[in-house]
Amino acid sequence: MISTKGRYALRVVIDIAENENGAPVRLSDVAARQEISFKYLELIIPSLTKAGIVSSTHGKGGGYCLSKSAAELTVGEVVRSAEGDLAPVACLKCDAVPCGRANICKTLGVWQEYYRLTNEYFDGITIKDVIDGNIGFKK
Amino acid sequence: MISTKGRYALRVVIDIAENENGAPVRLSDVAARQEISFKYLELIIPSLTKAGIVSSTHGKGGGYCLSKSAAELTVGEVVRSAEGDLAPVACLKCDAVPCGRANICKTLGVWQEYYRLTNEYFDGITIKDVIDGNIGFKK
DNA sequence: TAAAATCATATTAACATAGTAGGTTGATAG
DNA sequence: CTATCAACCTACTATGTTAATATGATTTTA
Repeated sequence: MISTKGRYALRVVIDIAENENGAPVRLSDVAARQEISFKYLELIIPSLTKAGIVSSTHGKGGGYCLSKSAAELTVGEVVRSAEGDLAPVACLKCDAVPCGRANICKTLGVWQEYYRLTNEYFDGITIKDVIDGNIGFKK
Repeated sequence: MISTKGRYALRVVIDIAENENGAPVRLSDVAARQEISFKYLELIIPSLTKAGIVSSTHGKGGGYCLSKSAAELTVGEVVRSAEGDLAPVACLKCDAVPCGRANICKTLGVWQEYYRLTNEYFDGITIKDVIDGNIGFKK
């Protein structure tokens, strides 16, 4: 399941996209608008900065801007940066211990294909799509 | 993420499908073949029985049988019976507290569509498909 | 130089996961 | 009828994760 980290990260990015007009967006404003604890967002946003999704400026008048345009940034990039990866099962996580039964496991393919489908889905949606409400339509 | 409960449930069902030849399959044998703690499987299997996926016979010579044929039983049914539901986010779980922001939440549609896609994927695979290795092909 | 903002670290309550353990009930074979 | 076998039920527990909260340090700019 996708935790609040990933869900909040997506809401933060959308909020920044909708509220930056050349000027950086203050995180305290995002927190107020999204009704999320400011202190908790401070703990989530570093993953977005490290992934190069947002850029920050310090000091008075500072805040966060998107590094890419909303049309170029995908939901997949945002959620993965917060969640690490979108692996549906423990054995597919990037830091998983290798499973001794992998070569005989009949179910592995089921999870791998679901993993592929998951990434494909989230990488196929841009932040602009979300803002415009263009979800669930075939391209 | 899908927990061991759902993953083990799927392996149990596949094991029963592969090893029943008219006669019921003992859970202790499933546990040995699958290298899963017998006691833990005893705790997982009631969800499969309650969902009508397997039927049990007591006493000597007893064990578990599939209620449907492997070709009629889907991965979705099995995994959902163990996991409750396959909701990707907390706000879509069947027992979730209603979210006050649902009507203004731009991200809700993203999760709803992913949820739909998830059920569609797992309901599109039968246990026979898994046994035969028919995963990831378009119908 | 003081204010505004990001960045860093530590702590914590609540909950979920992944098991373990022990006993009970029901069916069957000898 | 009784020993055995197998499913069934209930309780417990260690470990880890989640979702925060709290406090303070650092950086930059007006």
